[in-house]
Amino acid sequence: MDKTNVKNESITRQEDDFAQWYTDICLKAELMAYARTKGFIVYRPYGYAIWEAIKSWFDAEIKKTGHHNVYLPSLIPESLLNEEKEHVEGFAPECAIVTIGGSKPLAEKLYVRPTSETLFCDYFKDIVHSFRDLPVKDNQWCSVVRWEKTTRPFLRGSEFLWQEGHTLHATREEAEAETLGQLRLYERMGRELLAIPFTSGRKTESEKFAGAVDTYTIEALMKDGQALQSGTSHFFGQGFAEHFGIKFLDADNVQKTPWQTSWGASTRLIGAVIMVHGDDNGLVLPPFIAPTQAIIIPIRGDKDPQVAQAAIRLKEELAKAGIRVDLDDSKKSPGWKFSQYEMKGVPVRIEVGPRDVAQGVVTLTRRCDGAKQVLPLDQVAARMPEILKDIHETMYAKALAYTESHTTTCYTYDQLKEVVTTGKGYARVMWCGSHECEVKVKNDVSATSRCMPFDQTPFADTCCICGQPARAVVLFDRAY
RNA sequence: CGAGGAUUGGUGCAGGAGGUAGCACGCUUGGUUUGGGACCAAGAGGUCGUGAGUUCGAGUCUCACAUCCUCGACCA
Repeated sequence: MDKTNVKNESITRQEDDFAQWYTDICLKAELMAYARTKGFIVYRPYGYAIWEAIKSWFDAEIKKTGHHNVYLPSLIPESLLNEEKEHVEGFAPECAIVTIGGSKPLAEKLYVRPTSETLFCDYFKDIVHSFRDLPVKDNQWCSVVRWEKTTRPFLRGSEFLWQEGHTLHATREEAEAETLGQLRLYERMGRELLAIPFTSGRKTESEKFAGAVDTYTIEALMKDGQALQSGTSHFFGQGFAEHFGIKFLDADNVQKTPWQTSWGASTRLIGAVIMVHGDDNGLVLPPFIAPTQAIIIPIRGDKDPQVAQAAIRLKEELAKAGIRVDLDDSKKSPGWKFSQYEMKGVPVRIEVGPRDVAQGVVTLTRRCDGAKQVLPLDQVAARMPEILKDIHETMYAKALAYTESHTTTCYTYDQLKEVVTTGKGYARVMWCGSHECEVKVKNDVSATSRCMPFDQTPFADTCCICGQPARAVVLFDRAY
């Protein structure tokens, strides 16, 4: 069929307008809906289920390493937020503030949390007294509010869901290990769950979190060549702890200030999944976060009892094998269903028709590459885990190849500008370390330093922007 | 916050010389279909983003506001 005749169901092509394609996917794959309050969205069941899958995986992992979940208030008294100057300057401009309680003006303004460092510090100072109280390894699943001027579903919202880990340690070494350990966990989440090869490294001074000593990041490369900061892990040193008066008596009977970290990842990861894997037919979900991993579509099921029974039996077998499976026996035509589940990114489509049943087989089609295979009906459930794993690996390999082919080592400023303005991904350059050069790049081509990768092997002596002696390898790109 | 575009049944659009709203898709019911977005028939569903103004009369003209989209500046 000619898809131009079914305009309502089709989506903008990536090539024509990537931004519009993204918005189409969010709405038409039923991930979200716009809410009444500006900048806020409804996370619809299908979108929220993706978040739940991410949450389950991450939550289980952090518990393996001794972290505990807590919940702190959503409102922060103004005086508390003001205790750390650099921090408040970073966040206050984008805060929502409660000034009335009931019907009476409040004596002190309450800030809706944009992040919870100050709340955690205030809490920590009362519960940490001895080296025996350390480490503290807390995590909070919650939403935060930031009054963003421009919002886009999942990428930047006035409210978003996230986890924020907050830890305290007796030594600098231990805190630094925690910071990097959590960064590695985010990378592993990309590798094992999201099929996204994150590019990780340290943020430059100007891209750091307000109040942090060091900020580490995982960056993902979208299909339009732009980068998306997808998670961060911060080493705070003792700055916050000193401001908030968190102290402990160490084994040597000396009062000391603990070392602190925080790390977070948000529903922005859903945006990363959409833009790393999606195509012109819709969403393409990595199998381990897909709310539905396999969709069974019977052909002529209402006319052929054998087909109907085979479909139901297959669904039961797959469910028993732990596969998230759905059966669509609605009256829609098969063609409509094919398109619909492609739009929603379901990893595996299983067609069960009269021809299949007659031969005791079913036809499987992979969303990620359209590959088809015919399998004996009684082997599907047993082989599905391996099929899903293979799809995951295919998707990861494809995304990795894309990232690698969209990372260009540049030796001149003209090269850098060309790479970031033409959607070729990261420009890998030598840089002098000055803020002025970053500002220049931003003013000239709207690109920012994404990170200083861990591999700092120099490949030139001078800064590709100003020509001064180079001090670091850094990746520049336009970013969401 | 700056520039531009948009707002009419669930969705996408038309109406735009002021006279009381129309199409397609979707939805409901019945029937025929079913291996790439099926077809026929009968139905349900809107007072035109919000608030003012002009007018005998406003979807249509004026003004203000709101929201969404895109691009910039700011941030996960």
